[in-house]
Amino acid sequence: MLDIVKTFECGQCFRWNADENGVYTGVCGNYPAKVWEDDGYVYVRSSAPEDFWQEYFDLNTNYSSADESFSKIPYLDVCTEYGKGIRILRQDPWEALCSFIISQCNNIKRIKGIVERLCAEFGEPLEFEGSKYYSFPTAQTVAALSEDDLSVLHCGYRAPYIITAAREVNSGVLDLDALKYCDCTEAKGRLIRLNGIGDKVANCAVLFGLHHMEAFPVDVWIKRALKEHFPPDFNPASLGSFAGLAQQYIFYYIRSTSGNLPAEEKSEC
DNA sequence: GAACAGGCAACTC
DNA sequence: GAGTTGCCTGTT
Repeated sequence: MLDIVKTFECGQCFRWNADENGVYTGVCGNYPAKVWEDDGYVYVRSSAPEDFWQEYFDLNTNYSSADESFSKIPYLDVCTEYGKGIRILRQDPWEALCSFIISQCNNIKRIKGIVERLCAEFGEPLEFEGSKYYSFPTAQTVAALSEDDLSVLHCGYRAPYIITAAREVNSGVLDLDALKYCDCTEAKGRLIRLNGIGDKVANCAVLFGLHHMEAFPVDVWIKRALKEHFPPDFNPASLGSFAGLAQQYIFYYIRSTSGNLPAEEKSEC
Protein backbone atom coordinates (compact mmCIF):
# COMPACT_ATOMS: atom_id res chain seq x y z
CA MET A 1 0.00 0.00 0.00
CA LEU A 2 1.21 3.48 -0.88
CA ASP A 3 2.77 5.38 2.03
CA ILE A 4 3.02 9.06 1.08
CA VAL A 5 5.31 10.07 3.94
CA LYS A 6 7.90 7.42 3.09
CA THR A 7 7.49 8.07 -0.62
CA PHE A 8 7.98 11.83 -0.33
CA GLU A 9 10.72 11.65 2.31
CA CYS A 10 12.96 8.96 0.83
CA GLY A 11 14.99 11.44 -1.21
CA GLN A 12 13.60 10.91 -4.67
CA CYS A 13 11.70 14.21 -5.03
CA PHE A 14 12.19 17.80 -3.89
CA ARG A 15 8.92 19.67 -4.43
CA TRP A 16 6.63 18.10 -1.80
CA ASN A 17 6.44 19.72 1.62
CA ALA A 18 4.31 18.76 4.59
CA ASP A 19 2.53 21.21 6.85
CA GLU A 20 2.03 20.64 10.59
CA ASN A 21 -0.96 18.38 9.90
CA GLY A 22 0.96 16.13 7.54
CA VAL A 23 -0.73 17.52 4.45
CA TYR A 24 1.75 17.61 1.57
CA THR A 25 1.66 20.43 -0.96
CA GLY A 26 3.53 20.15 -4.24
CA VAL A 27 3.44 20.66 -7.95
CA CYS A 28 3.48 17.86 -10.48
CA GLY A 29 3.67 18.95 -14.10
CA ASN A 30 1.18 21.80 -14.35
CA TYR A 31 -0.88 20.58 -11.41
CA PRO A 32 -0.43 21.98 -7.92
CA ALA A 33 -1.85 19.50 -5.43
CA LYS A 34 -2.47 18.66 -1.82
CA VAL A 35 -1.93 15.07 -0.71
CA TRP A 36 -2.65 13.54 2.68
CA GLU A 37 -3.34 10.23 4.33
CA ASP A 38 -6.23 9.55 6.65
CA ASP A 39 -7.25 6.24 8.19
CA GLY A 40 -5.27 4.24 5.67
CA TYR A 41 -6.52 6.10 2.63
CA VAL A 42 -4.54 8.55 0.50
CA TYR A 43 -6.40 11.65 -0.66
CA VAL A 44 -5.34 14.00 -3.45
CA ARG A 45 -6.87 17.37 -4.13
CA SER A 46 -5.94 18.83 -7.53
CA SER A 47 -7.44 19.62 -10.90
CA ALA A 48 -5.68 16.64 -12.51
CA PRO A 49 -7.69 13.51 -13.33
CA GLU A 50 -7.40 10.50 -11.01
CA ASP A 51 -5.44 8.39 -13.47
CA PHE A 52 -2.79 11.11 -13.59
CA TRP A 53 -2.04 10.40 -9.92
CA GLN A 54 -2.34 6.63 -10.30
CA GLU A 55 0.42 6.92 -12.87
CA TYR A 56 2.52 9.36 -10.82
CA PHE A 57 2.38 7.20 -7.70
CA ASP A 58 3.10 4.11 -9.81
CA LEU A 59 0.02 2.31 -8.49
CA ASN A 60 -0.17 -0.05 -11.44
CA THR A 61 3.16 -1.68 -10.63
CA ASN A 62 3.26 -4.73 -8.39
CA TYR A 63 5.94 -4.27 -5.72
CA SER A 64 5.22 -7.35 -3.64
CA SER A 65 7.25 -9.89 -5.63
CA ALA A 66 10.28 -7.57 -5.42
CA ASP A 67 9.75 -7.19 -1.67
CA GLU A 68 9.65 -10.96 -1.35
CA SER A 69 12.90 -11.46 -3.26
CA PHE A 70 14.62 -8.86 -1.01
CA SER A 71 13.62 -10.76 2.11
CA LYS A 72 16.26 -13.42 1.39
CA ILE A 73 19.00 -10.99 2.44
CA PRO A 74 18.64 -10.41 6.21
CA TYR A 75 19.70 -6.75 6.31
CA LEU A 76 17.67 -5.89 3.21
CA ASP A 77 14.69 -7.67 4.73
CA VAL A 78 14.81 -5.28 7.69
CA CYS A 79 15.03 -2.27 5.35
CA THR A 80 12.19 -3.59 3.20
CA GLU A 81 9.90 -4.07 6.19
CA TYR A 82 10.77 -0.57 7.37
CA GLY A 83 10.29 1.10 3.98
CA LYS A 84 7.27 -0.83 2.76
CA GLY A 85 4.91 1.62 1.07
CA ILE A 86 7.59 3.53 -0.81
CA ARG A 87 6.71 3.95 -4.47
CA ILE A 88 9.18 5.03 -7.12
CA LEU A 89 7.37 8.08 -8.45
CA ARG A 90 6.99 8.52 -12.19
CA GLN A 91 8.49 11.97 -12.31
CA ASP A 92 9.12 14.15 -15.31
CA PRO A 93 12.47 13.10 -16.85
CA TRP A 94 13.82 16.62 -17.31
CA GLU A 95 12.78 17.71 -13.82
CA ALA A 96 14.48 14.67 -12.29
CA LEU A 97 17.67 15.12 -14.31
CA CYS A 98 17.90 18.81 -13.47
CA SER A 99 17.09 18.25 -9.79
CA PHE A 100 19.77 15.60 -9.36
CA ILE A 101 22.39 17.75 -11.09
CA ILE A 102 21.58 20.33 -8.42
CA SER A 103 21.73 17.65 -5.70
CA GLN A 104 25.42 16.92 -6.10
CA CYS A 105 27.32 17.65 -2.89
CA ASN A 106 24.25 19.36 -1.46
CA ASN A 107 21.84 18.68 1.37
CA ILE A 108 18.11 18.23 0.83
CA LYS A 109 17.16 21.53 2.42
CA ARG A 110 19.39 23.47 0.04
CA ILE A 111 18.39 21.38 -2.97
CA LYS A 112 14.75 22.20 -2.26
CA GLY A 113 15.57 25.90 -1.97
CA ILE A 114 17.43 25.99 -5.27
CA VAL A 115 14.67 24.03 -7.05
CA GLU A 116 11.98 26.36 -5.69
CA ARG A 117 13.89 29.45 -6.79
CA LEU A 118 14.37 27.87 -10.22
CA CYS A 119 10.62 27.34 -10.52
CA ALA A 120 9.64 30.73 -9.13
CA GLU A 121 12.07 32.54 -11.43
CA PHE A 122 11.61 30.61 -14.64
CA GLY A 123 8.53 28.38 -14.32
CA GLU A 124 4.99 29.18 -15.37
CA PRO A 125 2.71 30.64 -12.70
CA LEU A 126 -0.14 28.33 -11.67
CA GLU A 127 -3.17 29.05 -9.56
CA PHE A 128 -4.75 26.57 -7.16
CA GLU A 129 -7.32 27.18 -4.44
CA GLY A 130 -6.42 30.84 -4.25
CA SER A 131 -2.65 30.34 -3.96
CA LYS A 132 0.09 30.82 -6.51
CA TYR A 133 2.44 28.04 -7.55
CA TYR A 134 5.02 27.56 -10.30
CA SER A 135 5.67 24.75 -12.71
CA PHE A 136 9.18 23.36 -13.17
CA PRO A 137 10.70 25.33 -16.06
CA THR A 138 10.99 23.40 -19.31
CA ALA A 139 14.34 22.48 -20.82
CA GLN A 140 13.47 24.90 -23.61
CA THR A 141 13.16 27.78 -21.14
CA VAL A 142 16.37 26.90 -19.30
CA ALA A 143 18.27 26.37 -22.56
CA ALA A 144 17.73 30.03 -23.38
CA LEU A 145 19.26 31.21 -20.10
CA SER A 146 22.85 32.15 -19.32
CA GLU A 147 24.95 31.21 -16.30
CA ASP A 148 24.46 34.78 -15.18
CA ASP A 149 20.67 34.34 -15.26
CA LEU A 150 21.02 31.38 -12.90
CA SER A 151 23.03 33.37 -10.33
CA VAL A 152 19.76 34.08 -8.47
CA LEU A 153 19.56 30.36 -7.67
CA HIS A 154 22.86 30.35 -5.73
CA CYS A 155 23.61 26.93 -7.12
CA GLY A 156 27.31 27.66 -7.62
CA TYR A 157 29.37 25.55 -9.97
CA ARG A 158 26.31 23.50 -10.94
CA ALA A 159 24.90 26.34 -13.08
CA PRO A 160 26.83 25.48 -16.25
CA TYR A 161 25.91 21.80 -15.80
CA ILE A 162 22.21 22.71 -15.72
CA ILE A 163 22.46 24.85 -18.83
CA THR A 164 24.45 22.23 -20.73
CA ALA A 165 21.84 19.58 -19.93
CA ALA A 166 18.95 21.89 -20.86
CA ARG A 167 20.53 22.70 -24.23
CA GLU A 168 21.20 19.05 -25.01
CA VAL A 169 17.59 18.16 -24.19
CA ASN A 170 16.12 21.15 -25.99
CA SER A 171 18.16 20.58 -29.13
CA GLY A 172 17.02 16.96 -29.27
CA VAL A 173 20.58 15.62 -29.01
CA LEU A 174 19.53 14.13 -25.68
CA ASP A 175 16.08 12.57 -26.13
CA LEU A 176 14.99 11.73 -22.59
CA ASP A 177 11.72 10.14 -23.66
CA ALA A 178 13.58 7.79 -25.98
CA LEU A 179 15.92 6.83 -23.12
CA LYS A 180 12.89 5.59 -21.19
CA TYR A 181 12.48 2.80 -23.66
CA CYS A 182 16.09 1.83 -24.20
CA ASP A 183 18.37 -0.29 -22.07
CA CYS A 184 19.16 1.15 -18.62
CA THR A 185 22.93 0.91 -19.09
CA GLU A 186 22.68 2.65 -22.43
CA ALA A 187 20.52 5.41 -20.94
CA LYS A 188 23.07 5.98 -18.18
CA GLY A 189 25.87 6.01 -20.73
CA ARG A 190 24.14 8.74 -22.71
CA LEU A 191 23.71 10.90 -19.62
CA ILE A 192 27.27 10.47 -18.34
CA ARG A 193 28.57 11.94 -21.59
CA LEU A 194 27.32 15.33 -20.43
CA ASN A 195 29.57 17.58 -18.43
CA GLY A 196 28.62 17.56 -14.77
CA ILE A 197 26.82 14.23 -14.83
CA GLY A 198 28.67 11.36 -13.22
CA ASP A 199 27.67 7.87 -12.20
CA LYS A 200 25.59 8.90 -9.18
CA VAL A 201 23.54 11.60 -10.92
CA ALA A 202 23.04 9.40 -13.99
CA ASN A 203 21.73 6.56 -11.84
CA CYS A 204 19.32 8.88 -10.02
CA ALA A 205 18.12 10.41 -13.28
CA VAL A 206 17.34 7.05 -14.90
CA LEU A 207 15.77 5.61 -11.76
CA PHE A 208 13.62 8.58 -10.74
CA GLY A 209 13.08 10.25 -14.12
CA LEU A 210 13.02 7.36 -16.57
CA HIS A 211 11.71 4.68 -14.21
CA HIS A 212 14.53 2.25 -14.95
CA MET A 213 13.94 0.37 -11.71
CA GLU A 214 17.12 -1.68 -11.96
CA ALA A 215 19.30 1.43 -11.53
CA PHE A 216 21.12 1.48 -8.18
CA PRO A 217 22.53 4.91 -7.23
CA VAL A 218 25.45 4.63 -4.79
CA ASP A 219 26.11 7.62 -2.55
CA VAL A 220 28.08 7.82 0.69
CA TRP A 221 25.22 6.32 2.70
CA ILE A 222 24.65 3.38 0.40
CA LYS A 223 28.39 2.87 0.12
CA ARG A 224 28.58 2.58 3.89
CA ALA A 225 25.61 0.21 4.09
CA LEU A 226 27.12 -2.03 1.41
CA LYS A 227 30.43 -2.09 3.26
CA GLU A 228 28.94 -2.82 6.66
CA HIS A 229 26.01 -5.11 5.91
CA PHE A 230 26.71 -6.95 2.66
CA PRO A 231 29.39 -9.42 1.58
CA PRO A 232 32.50 -7.72 0.09
CA ASP A 233 31.80 -9.18 -3.34
CA PHE A 234 28.11 -8.23 -3.32
CA ASN A 235 26.88 -6.95 -6.66
CA PRO A 236 23.73 -4.74 -6.49
CA ALA A 237 22.83 -5.93 -9.99
CA SER A 238 22.07 -9.31 -8.40
CA LEU A 239 18.98 -7.65 -6.89
CA GLY A 240 17.41 -7.77 -10.32
CA SER A 241 14.99 -5.52 -12.14
CA PHE A 242 13.83 -3.82 -8.91
CA ALA A 243 17.30 -3.07 -7.51
CA GLY A 244 16.46 0.63 -7.38
CA LEU A 245 13.58 -0.08 -5.04
CA ALA A 246 15.96 -1.96 -2.74
CA GLN A 247 18.26 1.04 -2.86
CA GLN A 248 15.41 3.28 -1.70
CA TYR A 249 14.51 0.91 1.15
CA ILE A 250 18.12 0.85 2.32
CA PHE A 251 18.53 4.60 1.94
CA TYR A 252 15.30 5.42 3.75
CA TYR A 253 16.16 3.00 6.54
CA ILE A 254 19.64 4.42 7.21
CA ARG A 255 18.55 8.04 6.95
CA SER A 256 15.59 7.53 9.26
CA THR A 257 17.28 5.41 11.90
CA SER A 258 20.73 7.00 12.16
CA GLY A 259 21.39 10.58 13.15
CA ASN A 260 23.77 12.89 11.38
CA LEU A 261 27.13 11.82 10.03
CA PRO A 262 29.61 10.99 12.79
CA ALA A 263 32.11 13.81 13.27
CA GLU A 264 35.01 11.70 12.07
CA GLU A 265 33.25 10.92 8.80
CA LYS A 266 35.06 12.59 5.96
CA SER A 267 33.25 14.71 3.40
CA GLU A 268 33.16 13.45 -0.14
CA CYS A 269 33.44 16.96 -1.54
C1' DG B 1 37.25 30.31 10.66
C1' DA B 2 36.91 25.65 9.37
C1' DA B 3 34.29 21.78 8.32
C1' DC B 4 30.55 19.99 6.19
C1' DA B 5 26.71 18.77 2.61
C1' DG B 6 23.27 12.63 -0.91
C1' DG B 7 29.64 14.85 -6.90
C1' DC B 8 32.25 15.80 -10.96
C1' DA B 9 36.27 16.46 -13.68
C1' DA B 10 40.92 17.36 -14.22
C1' DC B 11 45.04 16.38 -12.67
C1' DT B 12 48.74 13.73 -10.51
C1' DC B 13 51.62 9.69 -9.74
C1' DG C 1 43.92 2.73 -12.25
C1' DA C 2 43.73 4.93 -7.63
C1' DG C 3 44.26 9.05 -5.09
C1' DT C 4 43.99 14.22 -4.62
C1' DT C 5 42.06 18.78 -5.44
C1' DG C 6 39.19 22.80 -6.89
C1' DC C 7 34.70 24.12 -7.59
C1' DC C 8 29.99 27.52 -5.20
C1' DT C 9 27.24 28.39 -1.24
C1' DG C 10 24.78 28.26 3.19
C1' DT C 11 24.76 26.20 7.66
C1' DT C 12 26.88 24.61 11.93
